[in-house]
Amino acid sequence: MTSPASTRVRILDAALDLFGQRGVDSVSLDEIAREVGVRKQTVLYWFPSKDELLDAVLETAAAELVAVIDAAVRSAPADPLERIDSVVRAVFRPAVRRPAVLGLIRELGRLSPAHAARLREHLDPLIARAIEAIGAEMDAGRLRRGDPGLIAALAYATVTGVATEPEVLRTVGWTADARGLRQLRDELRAFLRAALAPDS
Amino acid sequence: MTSPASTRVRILDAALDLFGQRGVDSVSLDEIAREVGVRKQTVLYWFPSKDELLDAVLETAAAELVAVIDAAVRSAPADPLERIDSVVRAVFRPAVRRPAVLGLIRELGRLSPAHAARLREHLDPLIARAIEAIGAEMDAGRLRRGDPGLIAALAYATVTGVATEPEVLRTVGWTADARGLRQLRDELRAFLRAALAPDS
DNA sequence: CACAGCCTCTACCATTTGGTAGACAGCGGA
DNA sequence: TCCGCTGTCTACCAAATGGTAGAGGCTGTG
Repeated sequence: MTSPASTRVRILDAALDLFGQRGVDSVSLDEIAREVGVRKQTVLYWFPSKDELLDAVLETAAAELVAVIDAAVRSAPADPLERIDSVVRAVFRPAVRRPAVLGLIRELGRLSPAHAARLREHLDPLIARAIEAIGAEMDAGRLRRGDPGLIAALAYATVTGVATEPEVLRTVGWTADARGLRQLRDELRAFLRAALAPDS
Repeated sequence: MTSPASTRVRILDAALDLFGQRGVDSVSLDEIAREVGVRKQTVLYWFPSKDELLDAVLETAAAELVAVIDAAVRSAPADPLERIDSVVRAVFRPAVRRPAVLGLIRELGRLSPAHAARLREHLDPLIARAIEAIGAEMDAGRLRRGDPGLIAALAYATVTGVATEPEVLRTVGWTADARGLRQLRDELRAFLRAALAPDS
């Protein structure tokens, strides 16, 4: 029925969704197993502990995210504003397709140091490179001068903030569905444009 | 030693901090009690269940937040840009003083409908009024035309995003301390200015 | 057919969780 | 002095949690 590796993958998949939706600590192994249609002990066969399951989930999610963004960066246009634009679009794409990824991001702040390190391992180089690139464009006068780190922080905070799937945002008439995410993404792109376009 | 009501207040206080730091589900009543220096059953004496404790925590936190912001709005200057500026500063103030408030905001997305409603009860009117006011200023030509709801959503997302106390943001050289929050707040203010200043 | 390895299962276990029942200490008022 | 109220305590409990031990079924290969 199922190919040899697929149970493992299905567990990873279900765990990502559940961890993202409800928080790592609030999801039991039993629940993940039930979702997959298997016993808890099968989960523990594939991942010796909940901790290592989380580690694997973070690992694969981060790797996928980095791959998507890397690809976008490589194929992005040369003009710095266009470039930022297409990267922002790329960052939002996995989130639109898979809201649980946003949920996981929301968990960042309360992960154990070991798990946080696992994520940083993947994301740090990416962010560092982006900041460096923005800084270089500023030096070359193709972007308005500013603190690239702060601007990255703001953009990052925005993405993270969307992760709250907020009840509150409903008041704003905003919905955390694909359409809402796209709207917000476009708003962020406009903001970045306004902030970074060279004065000229 | 302790005045009659103070145990209750101390429990609320400790619960806010712990819920914010580590997530509602991950904090046990025992832990809260230990923090206060009291037995778990004393906590259950003051709040008949964990659910009602959470409710009370949200209630008081939201009420305080709204009070702070309301005061800021009332004493804010008339010029719309200045006005937004001083409200943004006000929103950040409780967060700077009490990081756990940010942690609680991060919990928003996974609160039960009942608890989320409790929060919306306080925050909705505030947000609705802000959006209405921004819309009015746009109509009057004192702010650049745009979707006030989306702009509010973006600003809100930023504040929420900061709540992640992110490991990742450290890469950016950013720190989630008071200084870092102030820097980010100022960056957000600049963004809002850039986005909303009338074309003239 | 037999065997070995892979995978999932049943059966437990200790710990922790939110919650209940009720004893008892202190204190102000009659 | 006694009473009743407030607030904290000790003593439990059922359910759920992460995790262990080991049996047994299914598969492809010799």
